[in-house]
Amino acid sequence: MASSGTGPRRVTIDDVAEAAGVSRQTVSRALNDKGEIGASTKQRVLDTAQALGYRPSRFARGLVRQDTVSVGLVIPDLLNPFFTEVAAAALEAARDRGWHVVVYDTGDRTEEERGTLEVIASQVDAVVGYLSLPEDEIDKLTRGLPVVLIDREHRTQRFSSIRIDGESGVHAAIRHLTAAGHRHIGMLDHAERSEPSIRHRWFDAAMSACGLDSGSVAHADQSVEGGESALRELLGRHPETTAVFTFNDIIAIGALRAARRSGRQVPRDLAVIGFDGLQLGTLVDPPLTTVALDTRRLGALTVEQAARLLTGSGPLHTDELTVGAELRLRESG
Amino acid sequence: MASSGTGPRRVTIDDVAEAAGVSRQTVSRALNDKGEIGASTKQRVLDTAQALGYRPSRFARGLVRQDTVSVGLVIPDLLNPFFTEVAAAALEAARDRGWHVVVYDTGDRTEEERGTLEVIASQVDAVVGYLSLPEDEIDKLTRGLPVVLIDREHRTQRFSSIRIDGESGVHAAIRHLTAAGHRHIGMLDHAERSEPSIRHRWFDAAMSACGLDSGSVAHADQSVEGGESALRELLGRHPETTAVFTFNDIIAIGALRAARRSGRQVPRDLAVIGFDGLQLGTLVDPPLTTVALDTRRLGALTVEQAARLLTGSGPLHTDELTVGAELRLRESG
DNA sequence: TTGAAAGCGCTACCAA
DNA sequence: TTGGTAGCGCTTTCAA
Repeated sequence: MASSGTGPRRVTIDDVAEAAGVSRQTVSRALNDKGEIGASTKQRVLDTAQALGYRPSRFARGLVRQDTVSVGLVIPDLLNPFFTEVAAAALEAARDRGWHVVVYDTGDRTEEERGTLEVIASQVDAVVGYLSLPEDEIDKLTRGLPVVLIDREHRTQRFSSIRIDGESGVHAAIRHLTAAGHRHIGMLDHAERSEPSIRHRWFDAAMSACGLDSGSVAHADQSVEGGESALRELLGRHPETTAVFTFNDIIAIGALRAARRSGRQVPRDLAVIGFDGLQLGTLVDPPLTTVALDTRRLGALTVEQAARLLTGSGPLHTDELTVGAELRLRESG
Repeated sequence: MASSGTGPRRVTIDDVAEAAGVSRQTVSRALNDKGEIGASTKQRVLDTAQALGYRPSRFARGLVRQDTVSVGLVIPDLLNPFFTEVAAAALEAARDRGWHVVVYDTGDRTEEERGTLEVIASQVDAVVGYLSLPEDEIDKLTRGLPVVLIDREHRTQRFSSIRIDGESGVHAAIRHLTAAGHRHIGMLDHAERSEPSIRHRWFDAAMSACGLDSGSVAHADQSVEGGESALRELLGRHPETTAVFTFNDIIAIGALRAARRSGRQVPRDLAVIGFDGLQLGTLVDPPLTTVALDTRRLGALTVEQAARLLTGSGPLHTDELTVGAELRLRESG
């Protein structure tokens, strides 16, 4: 914790009052543009305040007029384009309510997340974001603070979470591919957990709904390089593949690169469809077709739920806390 | 401004004290893990606190132990990859000091910037970031708050700014291109102001230092599309061009796309070197060679200067507030 | 138009 | 180990 250091003692309202030869209430009036004060007095007060370098204490002020809300936004890595978009969406939603957002980037380190949660508790009115600690630990660290998790199941009563539902979007993607004549559609799933991701389950369901055998799968690290090598592996095992759906856009971008490097043209020789709808997808070549999350809605819902938890006005329920995703056709598939 | 709404009255430390049958100091001790308290008392207090849903007021707490620093980070657009990196760097530097960062995204709108500055003044201890309002207005709105500007000249005494010095990096880039045999090197400058950018001046200086005539120039909007059409224009006017240096990486990525679409291979037919050193540059194909800013240093310096302004301990001077840039060779040039 | 007094909710410093 | 008291710096209410 930094402190105000060895600098001179803080200038208070009383100092200004004394220097201006008035009472502190008069100073307060001058500063807050209340009426009931003579123009010349006001000017004199303002001048001395400036001369003394006076700045009201936000704590003292917040204490008496209890009207500012701050939420802590915890994300693993702001440089990850997905989290950037989530953060931007949350900032936008918060601004609409006049809320302040304190952002914490944990750098994907558990220890940092713990430290952040520890200090956050005394700094904000609610916590939202991506947390990876076990529930009981989060519970302990956030003691009574409203918590809104994004894209994470939970059992603890006190938490809320925003659920991502990509089912219909993925269906649309697969329908789109089959309509274009694709029969051999693979998936680049993520590699983190042992079980298949829920996005993979949506993929399987969509495949069988379209009357196709469940497609071949390769697992990718969540990086461009990961997508690159996963595609190579998949095509090695299943050269007949003409289209891939990926766990997210980053992996898809890697697939795009691998395709180009192997001399395949996208989408002519290989169609690629990602998931997330990152702006980044418009920058690559060809622009990425993707199942796009409604990130702004995600941000809005997150903040909305935090607001309800905060005021105790009936929080939204699970089915209202769901963000959809829809197929965004660009050029890669 | 949101308010605590119609919810029940806030639970205070006195409520807990009364319910637990102890004094409020005892409650305070229990909550803050101070010693000097019986284990059973402590547990009882903690339990009642939990039962009552008690949460300490951060304002009251901040008022008495004056040891938390918050800085407001103002940026025009978090989704712009450059600002994302700046923000991430600032967050990292702030975390090292235990500071809290309140992030405001003005969406590039002057009106929002004004509103932000207005409300920020009472919420943070210092303001850092990219501001576009006229100096006198910033001065008025931030009244006595330390302000650290990034990459913007200023006259106002109260402001500090972090300067970006790409001169030697740009020299290195041009030397690199000439060493590879390039003689006709163009520049895609930005289009915003009438006068040439300072990056353009570095380019010119580097060109003449390498014994080349000053290169041809086209002006680009700061977007991928802008870079795309600017490159087309430049090549239309100067088909002999074999290399381009761009105002920033975004424009360079546009140039990359335009080159590919015109059937030119990079870097064989056209070398492209950007400026900024965005991570994004590693995702495109081929990975972008660029004059990379030391963003982390930028963040660190910004926060360091804010700290010095805050404590009154001698602020850094202009020459110490400069961030360099160096050539980062990847594959595009 | 101005000022005195009473808190906002908490912790620090004593005294018990 | 506990509790009383005195603020932290500000705004609000009420009286002058």
